[in-house]
Amino acid sequence: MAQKPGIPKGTRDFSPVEMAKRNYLFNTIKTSFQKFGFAQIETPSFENLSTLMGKYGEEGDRLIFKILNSGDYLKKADQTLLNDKNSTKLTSSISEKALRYDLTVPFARYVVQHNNDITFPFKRYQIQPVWRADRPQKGRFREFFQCDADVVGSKSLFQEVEFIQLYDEVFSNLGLNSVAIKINNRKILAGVADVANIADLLIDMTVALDKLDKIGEEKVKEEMREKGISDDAISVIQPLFELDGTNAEKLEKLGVMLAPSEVGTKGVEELNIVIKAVEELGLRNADLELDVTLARGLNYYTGAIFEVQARDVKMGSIGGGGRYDDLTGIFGLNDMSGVGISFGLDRIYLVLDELNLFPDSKNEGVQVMFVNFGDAEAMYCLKAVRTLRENGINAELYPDSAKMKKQMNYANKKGIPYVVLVGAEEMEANEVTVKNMLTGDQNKIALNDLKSFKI
RNA sequence: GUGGUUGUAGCUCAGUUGGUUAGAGUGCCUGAUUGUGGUUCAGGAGGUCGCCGGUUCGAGACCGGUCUUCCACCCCA
Repeated sequence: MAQKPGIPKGTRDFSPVEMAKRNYLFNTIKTSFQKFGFAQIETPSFENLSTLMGKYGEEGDRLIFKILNSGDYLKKADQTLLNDKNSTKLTSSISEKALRYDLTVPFARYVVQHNNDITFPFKRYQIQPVWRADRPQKGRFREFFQCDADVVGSKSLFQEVEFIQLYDEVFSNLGLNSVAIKINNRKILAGVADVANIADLLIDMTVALDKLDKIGEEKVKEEMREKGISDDAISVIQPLFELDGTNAEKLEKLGVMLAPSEVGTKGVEELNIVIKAVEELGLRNADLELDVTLARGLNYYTGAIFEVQARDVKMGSIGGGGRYDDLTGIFGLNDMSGVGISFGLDRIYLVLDELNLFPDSKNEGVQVMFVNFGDAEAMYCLKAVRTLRENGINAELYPDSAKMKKQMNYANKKGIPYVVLVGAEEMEANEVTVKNMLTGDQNKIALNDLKSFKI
């Protein structure tokens, strides 16, 4: 019995129409990456499990797709762990490879491994699929593409400024004019924890704080209390809930609040430099918003944190990034600061689709189709097809001498704008009949004139 | 990983308290029209009702499991 075909949960096939749109997206982003001086690299789709584990937190470890060892993996497994049925501990015993979870950690691995061949600061971009064993939702897949641009080997805050401009450039070029680039700094969050005397609860505090616009002030405080943050500490944090005004005004208030904290003050300084520079240089469309509740992002961020949100569309973030001072440190290369951003290609696709922002892709498909009346006519047509192709026009001959209606229907469905008809009459006169499928008009053109035929 | 939701023709969806042979629109194929598509008309094909099991004289409908879809958590692009 034939088995019903299907693909795993959270994965997708891409049709020709979808690929045309996806390629448009890829190309727009690539063009901007190159314009900003980034060079492309690729890394394997799977890495050593040890390279990935422990880099994304406990939750991340769980979401990594592990690859079973080849051969009789159970025989080689640790018998004690096997008997205990402890999946977490057993994993390293039966799996030593895993699909990549993002592009940043493989990049860090790449930098350390090719350290001697790289000229720093190293600016690379990478567009490849990543995999997460997550439960799918809208705009959330188990296989999806990330488009990353990162710089390593420079601590300059001008890099942050450039990345904000890069975001603005890409989204403007895509016609997505209503985006918010949210920015925060890990040092500010550390400073807040510092002045509230809860440095050990920094992560719990930021996770709760991050939910502010979703669940509201009271519920955030509730969660903080549950995590063991005292009411005293919460009252110190209180000003964060009331932070409003322009970016500059927010920074001023933060400066006062965090004055007792060295790291907090540094965070305010850094944000000040970046925001001022961006404001002086100006952005085409995007808005830069200081958002102190922005806490997400991976465990390895140490400075700036970015997140991009599309307004007018209900969708998770369409981009994110930040600075990580010590990412290569875990692979043995210290003092190598990096900063980077990521574009969520699949989500941007959904947003553009919803807002109808994809341009018509007329010139990608076949522009001229030749109707096939038989072998003799077909040979005559193939010569004309070659002439048109040399002329830079996408042309094809219908392969079979099927019924006229079928051939015309094919051209119509594929949205081919011109159909050429060649029968005995045209062959005799060294002509072709060109029909405009939109208007229905048709006229005869000399074979020789196809060299200069214009769509 | 937790809780909920969805699945009927290629697609979008009807289908009454469980009752004979499961419908519509659209798309597809054929013809009207043997060198003219998109409009019109006539005809035709297409379904293990997601899958497995159970209850029942009888299940598309009820129950359990499983897969899938979407949603809320968690987390994230």
